[in-house]
Amino acid sequence: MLDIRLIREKPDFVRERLATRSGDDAAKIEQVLKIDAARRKTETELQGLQAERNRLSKEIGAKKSKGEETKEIEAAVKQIGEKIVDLERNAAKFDEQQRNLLLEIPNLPHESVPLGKDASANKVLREWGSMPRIAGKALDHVALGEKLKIFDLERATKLGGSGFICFTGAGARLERALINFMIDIHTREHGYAEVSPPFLVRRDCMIGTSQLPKFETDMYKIEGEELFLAPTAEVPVTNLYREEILPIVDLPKKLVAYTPCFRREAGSAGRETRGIIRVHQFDKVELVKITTSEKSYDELESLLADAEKILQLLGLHYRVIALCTGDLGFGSAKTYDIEVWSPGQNAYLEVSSCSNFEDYQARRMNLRYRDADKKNKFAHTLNGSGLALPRVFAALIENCQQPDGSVQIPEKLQPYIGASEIR
RNA sequence: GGUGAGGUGGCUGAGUGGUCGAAAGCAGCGCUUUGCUAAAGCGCCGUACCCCAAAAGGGUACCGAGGGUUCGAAUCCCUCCCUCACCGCCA
Repeated sequence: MLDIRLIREKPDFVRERLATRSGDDAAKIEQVLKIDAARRKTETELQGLQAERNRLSKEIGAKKSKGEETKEIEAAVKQIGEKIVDLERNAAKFDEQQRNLLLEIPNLPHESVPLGKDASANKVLREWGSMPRIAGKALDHVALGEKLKIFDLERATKLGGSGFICFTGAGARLERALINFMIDIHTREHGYAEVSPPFLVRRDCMIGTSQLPKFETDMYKIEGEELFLAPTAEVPVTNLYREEILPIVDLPKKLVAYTPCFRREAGSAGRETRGIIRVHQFDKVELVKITTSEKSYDELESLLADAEKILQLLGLHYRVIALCTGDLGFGSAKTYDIEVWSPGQNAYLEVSSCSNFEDYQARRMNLRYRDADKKNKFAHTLNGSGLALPRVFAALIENCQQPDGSVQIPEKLQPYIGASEIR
């Protein structure tokens, strides 16, 4: 959520920044300003009357204690009270309108984000490693999976319908190995603290990290419970500190969590849906940081590096993309994607998205820290996938396939599997 | 699922209709005294919002949330949320 004061004081700047995104959110600024003005006018008037009522009520108390007559004043206060009720209703209405509108306005892109309307303007920042040489025609992960019986897409549909995976045998083991490997690296070498949060969260949490109110149809909801299945660990993990004021010495907070992620993927039928690339439930290891405004962009770089490290250790060729303004997620001020090479698709495949939300989420969550001057400030929140499992799985088996159809396990992963290959 | 207790400032905790934004203690900050440490004394010490060009200052709201009663609610009533304890059931 943007700061209403920023909008009030620098409306042109806010409009200009919003206009660099796709969509016409700049138009909403006018509306917010109008409501804000009306709200403040109403509040001022209301507070004047409340002050009057407080004064008179005290007088009544004083007179009563002296045994004096108070009927007249009481009647006057009653009248004021009626006006107050009206104004309170108006003030509350404006307040709600303002909040709802603010919740629908996306974050401002950071100045370092490349300008552009859509993904075609994204910038490739760097590449790591090189494309693997695969003898013969590279099989894609679906073909490999069938051949090695490491997942079973057909039977999985008996359980949840299309869009669900069932890993089997060595595949299930490989998936679990990847989770453990990632968490171990992030906790032992990158200094993250592991958490294992609930996967179901309340509406407030979904609002806090910007999934709601705009994207309700993308989420799974438990009927009659006001609980949602988390679409990413970002939701439970970031919301852990909702409504708190953290001492600055605790920052940056670095958290890593493994969770399954649940996404309806409504409207994505036919898009990149082959195999295990886009599914309704998938496992992910997520990195979350809570930090200060001064350090958040440095922290974003190191979070990205932490996520990249996993692919480096697995020896997988990848590239880092800086998303342009038009391709940024709703709450993000800046986002890097990591895309790993998929020989089977002959294309790069997104496995991680690392974002700085600045104070956008913190305002929604009322998450603050107390700085050295004892001022409470909104924290900056960051998160990134440290990595999405099915896609890493798919890329890994494609990159490591051998001429005889087996898959060579990267050395670092072998201890987690207890084997050097899957065949 | 049952029964009971309870949610007040950074913490502990008093407060059952009026001068209570809230006693007291602890922690914190400043000053004084003191050879150091320690101790003592005095003062300050919540958040958000509104008015004001700004500062100074003033005002309003907030005692889990929402609603009600009342001239006036931390205090009375209703609903909800949450926490804790014990019992039952259970992975």
